[in-house]
Amino acid sequence: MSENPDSPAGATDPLVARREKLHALAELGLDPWGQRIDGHSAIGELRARAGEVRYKLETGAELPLPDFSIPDFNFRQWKADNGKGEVVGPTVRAAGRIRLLRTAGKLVFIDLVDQSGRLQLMVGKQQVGDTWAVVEQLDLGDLIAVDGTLGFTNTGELSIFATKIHFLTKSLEPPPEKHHGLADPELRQRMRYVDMAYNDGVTQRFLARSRIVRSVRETLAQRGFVEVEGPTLHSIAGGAAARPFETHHNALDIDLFMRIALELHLKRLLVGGIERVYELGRVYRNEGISQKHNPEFTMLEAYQAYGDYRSMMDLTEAIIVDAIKAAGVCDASMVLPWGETSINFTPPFARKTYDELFATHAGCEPTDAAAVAAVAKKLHIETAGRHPDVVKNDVFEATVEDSLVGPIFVTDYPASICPLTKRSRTNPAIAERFELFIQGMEVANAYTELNDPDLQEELFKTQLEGLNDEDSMAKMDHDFIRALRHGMPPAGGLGLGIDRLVMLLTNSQSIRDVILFPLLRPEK
RNA sequence: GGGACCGUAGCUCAGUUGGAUAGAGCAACGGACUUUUAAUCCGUAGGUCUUGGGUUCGAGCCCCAACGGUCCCA
Repeated sequence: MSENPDSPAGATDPLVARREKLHALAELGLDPWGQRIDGHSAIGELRARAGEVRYKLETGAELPLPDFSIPDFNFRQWKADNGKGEVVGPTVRAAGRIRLLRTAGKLVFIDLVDQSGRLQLMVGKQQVGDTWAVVEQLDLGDLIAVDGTLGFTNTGELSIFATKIHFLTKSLEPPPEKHHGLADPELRQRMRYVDMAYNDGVTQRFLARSRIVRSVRETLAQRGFVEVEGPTLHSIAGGAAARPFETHHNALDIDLFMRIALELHLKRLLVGGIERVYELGRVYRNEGISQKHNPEFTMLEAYQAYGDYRSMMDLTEAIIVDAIKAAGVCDASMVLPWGETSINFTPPFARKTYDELFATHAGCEPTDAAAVAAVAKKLHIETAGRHPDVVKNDVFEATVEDSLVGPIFVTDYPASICPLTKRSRTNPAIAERFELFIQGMEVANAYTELNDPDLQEELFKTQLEGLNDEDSMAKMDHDFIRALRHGMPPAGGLGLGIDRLVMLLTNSQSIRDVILFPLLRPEK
């Protein structure tokens, strides 16, 4: 774009017009990229000060303002009835982005937004004096600060009656359409800053995510859990059955994997002596993208020495219940909206065993291997050369999971598909494990952790044999086995998908609505 | 991986059975307006119809492919 200062005013190309206003501001002696500004209040706080606004009569008497929420209330009439006077309010300063701008001759109404909300400015040519020259250069999207007094317009709208505008930053790109905002899902993700700045509720959703994450940390801290940071570059991608991203370290000339789970290093820390330990961080899985899957996502894993999976069930419930309160997304009822329906998070959550649910939904007895295989065939699930319990679990996933509207804890899984799980003392075919399902989504997964190094090694081997070639990037982590041989206390362990939790608590049907910058193909 | 649907102005969308110069709203530009609320009113300007082939006298529209996206299934 040329920067010709001689270019004629009045260009109809929005980009050119904005550039021209940039120059016009400079010619007024103003910095179009602004300066530090102090002493401004959050718009949310200013709204809370509406009660300070008074109506001052010419006699000097002050009246409190009427209730503007009354339907069809006529403020003009009220003022006429109460005698000549003026609206007086506290002197305030606000800063934010121009979302809407309405001109009415020598009067301009601006909807200013900041992180805490939206507030109207009323800017009169006579009232702002020299500042009017700045007002004439304003575009939607510009960042400004305003000095003025809080008051109400004739229509009862709380507004700042401006005395001065401080120009802060020029927006050189036009904003999206003002009624619908940015609608294209791809553009919303690619230009998340635009999505947040101009689509209602987006910023609030991510602020809610932040409160949820902080609440999870607080709940864990209250219970004595210590937060640590394990390595994200692993030489063996362990702790879960998932395909890792591969990378390479040049100086050492070794291939490395981005971590697919946090588990194996956290357990080493149990061996080391941290009795309650967790990490809340990013893991990476080189798999497909869907409404419930992003290649990088945020996971909580927590381990409690001397506990078991039942300890983790209580912890999971507490984390979620606290997070709902902290997120500020519902009243005291613990019922959250979810699309056309709602989710009732009132504790305690339901608890059912794997086999109970299997028998109900899969249409055959979980113990009848032949019957399970027959159902698998009908569902086009591969059976040849695969462990019967792996097949059975595929059947479970295909037939049961969608009906788990929940919240529901599914307990007592087949031991063979849970190589890191301690078996039940009373029934060695059963693993002490639960998964928490909500709206068919697997939100949490917990075990009584296996701490017998020899059994662990054996089960690892069995698991590796059960995998097809695609998944066989998994390798035996001998150092982890060695750590177990030094003695890991009996423990409960929990994994909780933070993104999915945030989805459920913010009524977001796609994981991409709760991840600020989901993975996309590069532009062009 | 399979299937369905979508891609038209900066943004949100129309575009009839394949037919003449591809439309509207918002945003932009010029003008009117000191109490607007998606402000309103008058006027102006803005297009490689995703891309590449093909069918046809004629393609935004039909066919094929590619690219990008959305959803469903696995």
